[in-house]
Amino acid sequence: MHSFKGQYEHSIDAKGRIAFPAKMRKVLSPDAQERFVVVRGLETCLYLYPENEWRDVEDALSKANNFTRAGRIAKRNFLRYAEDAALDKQHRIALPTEHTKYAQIDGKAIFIGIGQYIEIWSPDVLENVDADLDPDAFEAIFEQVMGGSFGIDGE
Amino acid sequence: MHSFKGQYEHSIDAKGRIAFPAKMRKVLSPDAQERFVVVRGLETCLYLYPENEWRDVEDALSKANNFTRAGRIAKRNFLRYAEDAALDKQHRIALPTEHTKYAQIDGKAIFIGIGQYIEIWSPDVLENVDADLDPDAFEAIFEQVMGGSFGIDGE
DNA sequence: GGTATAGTGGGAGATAGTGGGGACTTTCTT
DNA sequence: AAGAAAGTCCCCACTATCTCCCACTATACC
Repeated sequence: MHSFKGQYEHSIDAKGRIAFPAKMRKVLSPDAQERFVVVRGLETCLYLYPENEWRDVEDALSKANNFTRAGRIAKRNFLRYAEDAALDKQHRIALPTEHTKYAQIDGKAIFIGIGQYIEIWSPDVLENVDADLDPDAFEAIFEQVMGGSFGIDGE
Repeated sequence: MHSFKGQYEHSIDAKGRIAFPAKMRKVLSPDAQERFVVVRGLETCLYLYPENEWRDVEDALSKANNFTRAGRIAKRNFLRYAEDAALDKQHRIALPTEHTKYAQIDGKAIFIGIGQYIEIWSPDVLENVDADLDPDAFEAIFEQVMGGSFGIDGE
């Protein structure tokens, strides 16, 4: 139900504020409404977690084993770049400058709904990432997800 | 059950609205009635999923792992071009401009029922696709799809 | 032929996105 | 400690777009 989807490009003003997409706002769970956690993404982008979803992330991280190298790295590099952010009365969100710098966001940014969370990209960076995705691979992914609807999907 | 079929050409007005075919409306599951998700199709067309069908798609997507590259790419490229759309009181659907641009839809559009979902095409584009498909190839594809059973795909 | 339904068009109000001013808080500097 | 600079949050305002509502025509159905 409350699953983010769609792609929306908005501009950032001089104060670092960016309008939060209205369509996504409608999907927000009421108990998290207006409050988020911004994190560095795994690619050159930012993740925006509504507060209620972030709790699940923290739970998952807390189960990570502190005594393995991977566990420590995962925790450290996820949590250290996490910051709170909330919508203002005009439904804009102020992205921390450290984060926009990391994601090379300047002037414009693109919101992409990824189900439980939201990605925020610089249009330029996203374009490059898109260019690397070859159409056949995409088609394969598509069929895998949508497959079965026709009863013909090979495997 | 409620399976879409048939082909209907309707015109789009200046506001991007298009009348939803009445025959298809009768087939809509009541619990999804009036609400859809529009997605970019694999070819130059759009897919229209009734909300109840879309839920299955989201379920499939939610199983993709966010922490693998392939999982993220799948989700991102799938969900980014998905948007909600609902029928208005005149049983029209407002197609997002981004989507109509992608499918080169302008002035007129063709609805094609594909069982669980609906395809929406630009008449010109569809004509070209049809022209590229010669009868032999069509027969071969048909055989590939329906072959084995008796024309009844057991799913 | 008359009625209901389907498809099309347009006006008006509401909403989303954008920009900027001003008050207050925090932090840094001198 | 006091002032300056930066940042935060609120309000107001403008514009483009979207939504809702009403109206008209053509076709299907009885």
